Amino acid sequence: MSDNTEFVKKLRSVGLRPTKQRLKICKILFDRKNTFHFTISDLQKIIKTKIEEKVSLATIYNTVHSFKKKGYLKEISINSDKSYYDTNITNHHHFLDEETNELLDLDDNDISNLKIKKTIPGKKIKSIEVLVKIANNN
Amino acid sequence: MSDNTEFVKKLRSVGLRPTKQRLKICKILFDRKNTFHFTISDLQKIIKTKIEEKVSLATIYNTVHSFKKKGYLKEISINSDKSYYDTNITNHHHFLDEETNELLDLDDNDISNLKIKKTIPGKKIKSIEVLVKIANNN
DNA sequence: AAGTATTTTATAATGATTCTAAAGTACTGT
DNA sequence: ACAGTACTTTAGAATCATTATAAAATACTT
Ligand SMILES: [Mn+2]
Ligand SMILES: [Mn+2]
Ligand SMILES: [Zn+2]
Ligand SMILES: [Zn+2]
Repeated sequence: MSDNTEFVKKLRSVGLRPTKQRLKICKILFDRKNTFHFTISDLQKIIKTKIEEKVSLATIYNTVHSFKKKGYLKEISINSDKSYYDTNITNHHHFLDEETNELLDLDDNDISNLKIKKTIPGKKIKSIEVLVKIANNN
Repeated sequence: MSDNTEFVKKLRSVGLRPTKQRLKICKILFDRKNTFHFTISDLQKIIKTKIEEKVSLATIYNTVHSFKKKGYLKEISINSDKSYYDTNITNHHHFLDEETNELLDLDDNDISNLKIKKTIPGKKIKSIEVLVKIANNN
């Protein structure tokens, strides 16, 4: 309840009502130090496990979509099976562990300075992101 | 029929029978100068339009999967809605046009030399790929 | 507290992909 | 060429993630 005010403000600032479902999800997603990469079913499992009450699957989808639309979440495409979301909404790079399918953020200075030398007339660059796939040695 | 021998050989070399459906799809996918990026429904439309006979959807899926498994196609994740495939099976970079959703290959020398400075114990790098999103000016 | 707008929910619908099992085709040995 | 076997194609059903629907519940305003 103490922390909630922060999320209530966050939600209000973009015109979303602070319902108990949205606050619950806020706490799961944003009350942490590190970036959180998740799928809808990851989130559903966490809610089912770590939280007392239930939230319908439709609401999980709706809420994640609202957060994405408002810019609180970013969608990541690493797999066409299901959507991945990221609480780090900046443009950034990733390690993708092929064994576990887990994502890990890379800092800009984990990667050498990146320059795109090719241009397309009439088009401009919106983002540049690197995906580094990793797997167990040998 | 003249060119077919090439595809017949290609298929035989990995233990696939050269059926008329597979040869048809080979011609669409591999009888071209530039990289081809496509979805199953793209391919289906081309078969329906440019080719006389029909190929069932199941066979299109089966064939694309066989080709992927044999290393003749590469799957690209740019969108979780559907799978994209690429006839360029090397590790390479892409422009993604956000307006048209089209992919364009980037040559290694279209991009400054890329170095990953971070390492994960017990893990090694399998691939490094850059996705550059582009959109219309202004 | 009443009225209105928004949200949640269960459930149905959709769309991509995979599965099934029967009919068709390709290959092998003769 | 023929018969036998293995592989492939196919239509249709099944699955699974996601989206749509519309009624019940909740939040907000006055
Ligand atoms: Mn996949
Ligand atoms: Mn998408
Ligand atoms: Zn991230
Ligand atoms: Zn490509």
